[in-house]
Amino acid sequence: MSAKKWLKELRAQGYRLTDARRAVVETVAQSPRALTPSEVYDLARERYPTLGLVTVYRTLEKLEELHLAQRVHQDDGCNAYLAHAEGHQHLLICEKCKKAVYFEGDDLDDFFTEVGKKHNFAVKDHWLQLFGTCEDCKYG
Amino acid sequence: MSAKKWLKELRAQGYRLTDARRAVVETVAQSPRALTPSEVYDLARERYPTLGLVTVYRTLEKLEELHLAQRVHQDDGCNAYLAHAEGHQHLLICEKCKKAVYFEGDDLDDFFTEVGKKHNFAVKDHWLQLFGTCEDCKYG
DNA sequence: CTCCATGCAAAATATTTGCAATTCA
DNA sequence: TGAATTGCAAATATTTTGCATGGAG
Repeated sequence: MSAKKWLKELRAQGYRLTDARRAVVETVAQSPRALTPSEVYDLARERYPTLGLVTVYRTLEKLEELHLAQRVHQDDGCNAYLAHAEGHQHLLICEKCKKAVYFEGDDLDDFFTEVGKKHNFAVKDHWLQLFGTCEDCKYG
Repeated sequence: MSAKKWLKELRAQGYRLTDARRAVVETVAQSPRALTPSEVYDLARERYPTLGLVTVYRTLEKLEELHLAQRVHQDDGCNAYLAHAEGHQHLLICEKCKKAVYFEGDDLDDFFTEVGKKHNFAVKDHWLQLFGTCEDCKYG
């Protein structure tokens, strides 16, 4: 139930809990895949029909600020938001159903630092995503 | 001089060589960092002042199709184009001057396949970028 | 009751398309 | 010459901002 945790966190940061925010938060928290603002709008309106698209944008912005959600970049677009994982994790995304799964990659840090050294770069951050087909989409 | 190679490749694919295309191609081929359509427009107009922004969009689209250039996704935007490297390489980008450098990462493929197996994914592709500070930007 | 938050409308951006004029091969 | 290309203008699409109303605390 990360939705409740998110709402608590929003409250802790001094933000008010409104039906509009609850609808957006629950929609993103429960989705197995990254959603665009427009998709969040459509889904969240099933919970709260008078929701405005502007509020979706503003709420997603706050969720990103608080590191509860993160933007996911894919070939088909860079505006989708996904629930964030604990710690520094990386994404594995199904190209068919878009389902996203996190995985650990601690082992990689040393390698990245080493690559940086070779090119006289001080590596501070990295960005890694794997794409493939998940079990459910293997056939069909 | 990849600009000449690119122009030859465009010609080989049946596209005509025009001053507008030459200006765009040379601009992107010579840039040490990824450029947005709007940046390409500004820079390429120094070579060919009557160039239109639409032509920039259309030419970049073709360069991407032919795998001569690739889109680069960064936190501050996802519409920048960079000369593509030979084979499958990854990017190391300076957060200050945005300079981009390619590096090999063949060693990673097995690791990625392994990660996929753990989650019942058939990994087909990956996407990796490192961010840091380059030698020139280390101070200041 | 006091602000914060909302959602509409409008503005600002970014990208794509229709089309007549131009130009490469 | 004939078809591909260009660049303008206009159409779309996306995201942000101004503001009066409404609702959380």
